[in-house]
Amino acid sequence: VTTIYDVAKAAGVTAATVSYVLSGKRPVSKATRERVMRYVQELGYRPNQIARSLIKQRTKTIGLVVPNIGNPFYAEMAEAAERITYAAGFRIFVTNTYRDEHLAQNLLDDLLSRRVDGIIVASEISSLAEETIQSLNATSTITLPLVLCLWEGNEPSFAPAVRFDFCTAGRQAAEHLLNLGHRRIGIVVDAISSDGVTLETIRHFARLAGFQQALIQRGYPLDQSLLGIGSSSLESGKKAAYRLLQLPVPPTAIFATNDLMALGVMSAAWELGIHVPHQLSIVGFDDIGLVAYSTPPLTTVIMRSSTVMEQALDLLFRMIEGKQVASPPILQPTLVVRGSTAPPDAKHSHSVDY
Amino acid sequence: VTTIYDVAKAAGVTAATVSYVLSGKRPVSKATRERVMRYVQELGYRPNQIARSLIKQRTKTIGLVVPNIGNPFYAEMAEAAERITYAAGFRIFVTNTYRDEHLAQNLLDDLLSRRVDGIIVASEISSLAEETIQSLNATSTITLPLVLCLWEGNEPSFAPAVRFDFCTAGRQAAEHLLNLGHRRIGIVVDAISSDGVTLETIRHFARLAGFQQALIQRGYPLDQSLLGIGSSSLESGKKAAYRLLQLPVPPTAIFATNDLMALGVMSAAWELGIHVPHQLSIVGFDDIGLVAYSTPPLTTVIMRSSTVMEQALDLLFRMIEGKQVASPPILQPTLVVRGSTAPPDAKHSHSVDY
DNA sequence: ATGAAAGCGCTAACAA
DNA sequence: TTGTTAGCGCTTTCAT
Repeated sequence: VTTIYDVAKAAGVTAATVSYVLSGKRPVSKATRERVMRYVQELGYRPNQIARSLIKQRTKTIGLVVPNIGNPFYAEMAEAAERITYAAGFRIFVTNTYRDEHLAQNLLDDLLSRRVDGIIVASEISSLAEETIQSLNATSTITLPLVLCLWEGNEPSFAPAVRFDFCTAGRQAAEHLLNLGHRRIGIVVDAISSDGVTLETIRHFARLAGFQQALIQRGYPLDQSLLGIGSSSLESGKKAAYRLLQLPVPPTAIFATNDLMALGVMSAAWELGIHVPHQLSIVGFDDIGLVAYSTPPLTTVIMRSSTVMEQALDLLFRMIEGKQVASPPILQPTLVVRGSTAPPDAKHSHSVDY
Repeated sequence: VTTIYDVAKAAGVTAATVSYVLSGKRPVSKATRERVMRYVQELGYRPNQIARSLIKQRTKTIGLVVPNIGNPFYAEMAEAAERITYAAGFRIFVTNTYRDEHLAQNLLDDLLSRRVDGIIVASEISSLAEETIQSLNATSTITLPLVLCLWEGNEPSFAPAVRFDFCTAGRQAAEHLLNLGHRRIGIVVDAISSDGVTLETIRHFARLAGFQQALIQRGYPLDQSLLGIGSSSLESGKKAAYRLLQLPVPPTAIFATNDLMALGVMSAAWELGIHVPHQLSIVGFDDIGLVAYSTPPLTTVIMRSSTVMEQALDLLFRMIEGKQVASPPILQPTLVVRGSTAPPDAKHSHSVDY
């Protein structure tokens, strides 16, 4: 492979001159510049970013840690990250934790070893423990720019975060359903395991909390048998819905805490011959691109991945420049009503009165 | 940040010794090893992969070039790539070309600059011209390991390829529909522009060719008005379907050359009140994870992203090791029949006789 | 079993 | 306007 020395020798100058021609960081005579450029072309010289990174202590690389890029929501985030940083010459390492704490730790270590300029962690709490993240900067004096996205816990103290008002989101979902007249409303929420359903194992607990608050406020507290547990996948949502829909008195509406699970619920309803939205209303969460095209189109709570990523990168770049940053205002949800929700149909509903 | 020298000094040895302790490439006395390891821990030393890459001429990084990771098929490929290479310590740069030749060129240049150990290009022909790719190795003596995936054109001469029998796939889709009794079958195919529909502008032309062959063979050649043009997106499939379904004599079945467009077709049918599969059968292509959960579940042609990626990486790693490789046998499609296809329903069909 | 030293390809003071 | 030189942090051959 051609190095800067090959070009320098060919052009009869030193490596420094070639470097300066390429960077423009000091004036070079037109003649030399043209001669150098000619050989750059001719020899097909491509600056070695690795060498450049070593000396500059900058890699123009950032790490993006997500649970699973197979989930379209995270794919959209990754896509946005790429697109937004492209102009600035950055490249992204996308890593999947598969919600495995140990794997996440290794991934993070590797990213540090590769000297990424910064890291964006988009992950629910418990899918990446606070300690894991804090350990990053434990021993180093200089802390690596790090921003958290969509953290479900309390405001983290160790890094700025792009927060989203999950609680209000859950509330909006519930209120929409309540306003339509639903009284028996189920939920499929993401949790670590479906057995011990303690509060700590629930990953989307803020969504659940908001949802429950709204129900309680209106006097229809969540029937515990209507609490379904999933793991963010389509299949898990479907499975949870199967149980709920086969209950003696099934719900007339279900809120799934992400769109993939909502799609799973829709699939279960379809298989069971339950009409959506007439016999069952479904509300999702995320608004991934495809759910506007499902049949029927999904009513869901919008959390724009591109907005989240824009803010995250904005914070990260500022940190990379050495500036002090604070978490921006918490992002608010917007409910988009599409075709998967409707008033409960007395004619079809299993639940006549209670 | 801690360097190898910091550790060496603390442990009272030289950098070389620390290096050997870490790599195990030469025996180190137990005492020194333990002392070194203690300081590695204590100082939180993380080897600088950049420096290591520079000297080793290996970055443990590979580039994956796809049209758009927003398409779940490519997201699945990226996920597979990550997962498969993780154990070997590789990290992936995923880049989106958005089917822009110029952008692709820049991306490829950047990957080369970053000295990736190899590149996998997953892209239809015309979304990345042969010349662009060939230019990669034009000037260098040593050629960068490169493998092509899902190339739609002729067997490429300049790089090994993981090929897929798109033609048979198109044929299978058509035959399935024909066997069900459909005679008026439409297709939504990906092309560069919907205006000048010449053969060269069709990106999924092998799928179209196989499809047409089957129709001709059975004596029902494709009615040109039933050829819809899309651009692989949901919206494009929907738009194309709208036209087809509002034709005076609409098709009773549509084959979309990717799942996203098929979902778009399904959405169009739903909006137009056309029942799937009774009034319209739909066949997709790819079998992305979600289409098994659409309502109804989509009949589609399986092209397993993980298999493609496994083969691609297998080739790539062999090339990285300096071995000579040949393209593996072409991958065969499998049609999976789900709920979106059924015999044409005379009762509901618009097309009674012709 | 360990150390010394060269060098991967580049950039950026410092000289001239 | 251009050249010289000293590293960035690591690995590895050659000594000891």
